[in-house]
Amino acid sequence: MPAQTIVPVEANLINALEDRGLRKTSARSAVTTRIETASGAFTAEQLCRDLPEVGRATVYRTIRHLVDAGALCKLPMLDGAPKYSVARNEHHHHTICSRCGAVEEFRHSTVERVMRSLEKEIDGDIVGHRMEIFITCSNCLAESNRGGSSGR
Amino acid sequence: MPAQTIVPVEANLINALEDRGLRKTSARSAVTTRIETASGAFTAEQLCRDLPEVGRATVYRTIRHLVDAGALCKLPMLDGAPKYSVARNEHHHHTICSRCGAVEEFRHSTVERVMRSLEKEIDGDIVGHRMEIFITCSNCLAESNRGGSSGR
DNA sequence: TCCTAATTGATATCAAGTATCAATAAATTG
DNA sequence: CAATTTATTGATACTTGATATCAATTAGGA
Ligand SMILES: [Zn+2]
Ligand SMILES: [Zn+2]
Ligand SMILES: [Zn+2]
Ligand SMILES: [Zn+2]
Repeated sequence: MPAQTIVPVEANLINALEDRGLRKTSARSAVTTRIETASGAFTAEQLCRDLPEVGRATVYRTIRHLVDAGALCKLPMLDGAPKYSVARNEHHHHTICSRCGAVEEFRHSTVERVMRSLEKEIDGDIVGHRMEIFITCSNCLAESNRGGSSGR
Repeated sequence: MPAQTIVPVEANLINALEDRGLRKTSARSAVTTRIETASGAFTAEQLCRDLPEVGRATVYRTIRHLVDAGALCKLPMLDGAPKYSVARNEHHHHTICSRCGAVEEFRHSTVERVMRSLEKEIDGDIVGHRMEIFITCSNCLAESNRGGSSGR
């Protein structure tokens, strides 16, 4: 067997697009494999920089399609451009590291149970919810313990 | 007694600025009283339109000061400009009507308790959280029950 | 292969928000 | 109160993030 090939963790983003009746093109494949290969959340501009061979408009359009398909989460940030993160589970929330920006998905049944219990107390019909937990991730904690004074 | 005067519900936004060592100016008073008088959440651009006598830069600066002072909440929206809402309680969350955009503040002790319990399960240190519940508010429900087919 | 509709991407444009900086207005001092 | 000092203002230019346009290209089916 030859040297092992790097296999993307998820090879379904392009499928998510095809499932919506969109054509499989080289530009779209470039965008989706880049998202799948690179780790973690990203901004649209980062993706454009990483893929200079794909036009900005196409990058933005592809991101929009993926969000519409539910394959990407759009995370509006308190300031700056929104981040996008691959959606691995149907319904979930996110942890965001305030130090380095790392985004992780999480699910917790208690949270969902509490949400359902809120229906009685809230005026109107609940149609959805969103939640983010801001953390200092373990990487960043380790970093500062090693005497790193700078935030990066 | 003459015809009753309209009294703003909260007259403390300008104080929040003065407490931070900022001067009380007519431009800032115009901004804060407009926020206090008008009801509900708003965008920076809306405020600019409502106060043509105040420069855009000043409107944006004043909003930023108020957010820094904790007197306004900044709510990043999934798309479009963020909304701002007067902060009545120290820590709280928001309900947002997906139909009309109305924003309400809410607090629920169970939610906070669950948050604390999550500390054990999440990798890293929790430094904060944010949560929004998307609703169809009772106004909008009533509206559609009265046979209003249009969303507005 | 040929045809047609979808896609692309350079460019222009838009929208939200910030930086600049001379003119103005608050507070402070005498 | 007048003079002085310092913060504030706002017109303007600019930045950033994102979308609209549209001729040229490409995917996918007949
Ligand atoms: Zn981190
Ligand atoms: Zn949930
Ligand atoms: Zn409503
Ligand atoms: Zn909370």
